[in-house]
Amino acid sequence: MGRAPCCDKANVKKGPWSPDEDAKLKAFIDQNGTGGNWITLPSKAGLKRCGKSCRLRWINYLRPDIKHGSFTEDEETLIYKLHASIGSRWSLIAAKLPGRTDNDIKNYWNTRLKKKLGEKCLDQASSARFQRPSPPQQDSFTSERIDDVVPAPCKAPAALNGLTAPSDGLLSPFLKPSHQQQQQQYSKLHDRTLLRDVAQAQAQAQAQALPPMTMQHQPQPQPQPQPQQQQQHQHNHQQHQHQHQQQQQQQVGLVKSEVPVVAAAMAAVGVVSTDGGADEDATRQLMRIESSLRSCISSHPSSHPSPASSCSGISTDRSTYAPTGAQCAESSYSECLSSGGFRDEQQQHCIQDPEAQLTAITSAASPTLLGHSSVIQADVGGRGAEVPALEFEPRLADVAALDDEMQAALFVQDELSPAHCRNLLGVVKAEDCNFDRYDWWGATTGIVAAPKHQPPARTLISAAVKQQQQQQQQQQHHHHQHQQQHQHQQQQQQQQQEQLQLQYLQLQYLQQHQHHRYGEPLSSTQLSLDEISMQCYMKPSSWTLPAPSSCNGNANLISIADYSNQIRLPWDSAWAETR
DNA sequence: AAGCATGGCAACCGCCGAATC
DNA sequence: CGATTCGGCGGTTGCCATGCT
Repeated sequence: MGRAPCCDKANVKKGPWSPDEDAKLKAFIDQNGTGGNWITLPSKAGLKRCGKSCRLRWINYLRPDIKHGSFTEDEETLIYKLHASIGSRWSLIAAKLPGRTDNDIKNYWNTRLKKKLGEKCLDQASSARFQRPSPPQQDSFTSERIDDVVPAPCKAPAALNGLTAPSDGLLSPFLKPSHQQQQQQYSKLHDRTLLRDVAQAQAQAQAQALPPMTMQHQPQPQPQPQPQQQQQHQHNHQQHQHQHQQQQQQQVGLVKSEVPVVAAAMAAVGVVSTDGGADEDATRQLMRIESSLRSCISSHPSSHPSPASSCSGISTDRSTYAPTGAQCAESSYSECLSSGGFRDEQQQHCIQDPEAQLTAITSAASPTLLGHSSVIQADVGGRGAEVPALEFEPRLADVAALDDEMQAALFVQDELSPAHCRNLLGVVKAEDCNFDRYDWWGATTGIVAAPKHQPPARTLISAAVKQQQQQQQQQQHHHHQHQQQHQHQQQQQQQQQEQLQLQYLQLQYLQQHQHHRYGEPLSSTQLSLDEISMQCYMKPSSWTLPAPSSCNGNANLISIADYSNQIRLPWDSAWAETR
């Protein structure tokens, strides 16, 4: 059933507006206002135009507060940041640029900024490739890596820690499919050969080193022309892997899709423990850390939190401030991930290797896929539904770059992640979910079909805890000779748990001081922007920049808006000062 | 000077969600 | 509760100006 036309197309004028028409429209609106009805406005104003056309003309051109003329540098920068964070949501971006319309910004982006950004990306890719980066400074907010601030379109796919990104890699779920095309275009600016070589090399090494039974998620390298025998061998190998993946899932009750979720999360957040070192293959490492994360969640915090700065290893900036989560009411993946930023030696090596760093930079395009163990209410297709949610979130730095209103829009409009949808499949129809927004998911992971009935997150977690215990036993057996490293891993797990305890206390604090809407339906009209703006974040303990205003009177917390003000783009003049 | 390519921008189109009937 | 209406949004198109050959 098609929608009825808003006007008689045969009797309306199209094309450019004449000065006379402009005058009529302006005079009418000045005198009567829009009356809340654009459809009837043209006839009342004596115009032979479609109501939508009148609205567009008024909003984009005739409105008195429209700012004409070229964009300032500040406006450009703001557009870059916002576009990096939320993609081409021009109306939201326009709301942050007084006097500018979404159409203006959209045109400006398409005609100028996109190209400009492409050049910058190219410069960054070149410099990252040919300049050996300085060693990372520990626990310094000002030492955040470039991938924390480079706008998302700059970031292209890559391989990190053995996670190969098929074709153009992980794309932000907050970008619609057409943005994938955009990002694909951007990615062409990078040295694709290098990225592909690295990915293939890692994938090959991974495939050779990995015992089949440990396989849960085995990203496949891009198919290359090869002799038939090799193809057959690879095919058999893939089948073998697939069978064992299924066995593994049945054994522990895990959902297959969760593995790449956690893997991507770790790749993006930099949560990698040190156990195993360089000898440990990437997938095994990811699985182990996934288990430790789950264990971290299952061991609910109770007392004696340690300061966030007590993270050992090379802490990322993300480890020193942590979102309490707008939608999570209790300990969750996100808290665990964001509180335990570690890099192992392999990761450190990646940072110090120019080529690998380029890989790392581009890989950061992948979203941080964080799971909430909480149960929230979602408004799906007009029907309320309880969601045992494993939920997607944007990269923390991306969220931090947003102000309250932007965040609200982000959380609301993207509330239905594929994981949500998967969880909801037994409740609502799949077509009610915005799968199309997440095409990258299937393209990236190869996982399209989802189990109709997925166990709740808590079940998954408890199953994962068992798996983690089994893996720990295996690790103790296999890595007995590396006992020292194992002890180090335990220390890290303990520290992660301590971090979680801190998070829990922070959350308790926020729950006491803020009004949360848990249990209420989330919809674009019901979520209060004020509530999002109330969110407080843990201020980086090592923050050396001038302290912004405290949040809720707590000097250790910082509002998201304050944090956003500190975000620097690599080409900002202030960027160099912070390095 | 003519033809072509490119850039910039206004306007249109189609879809979606919310409101209303 | 389904159908319809309407506002809003993002993507795309088409026109015009400018620059290049």
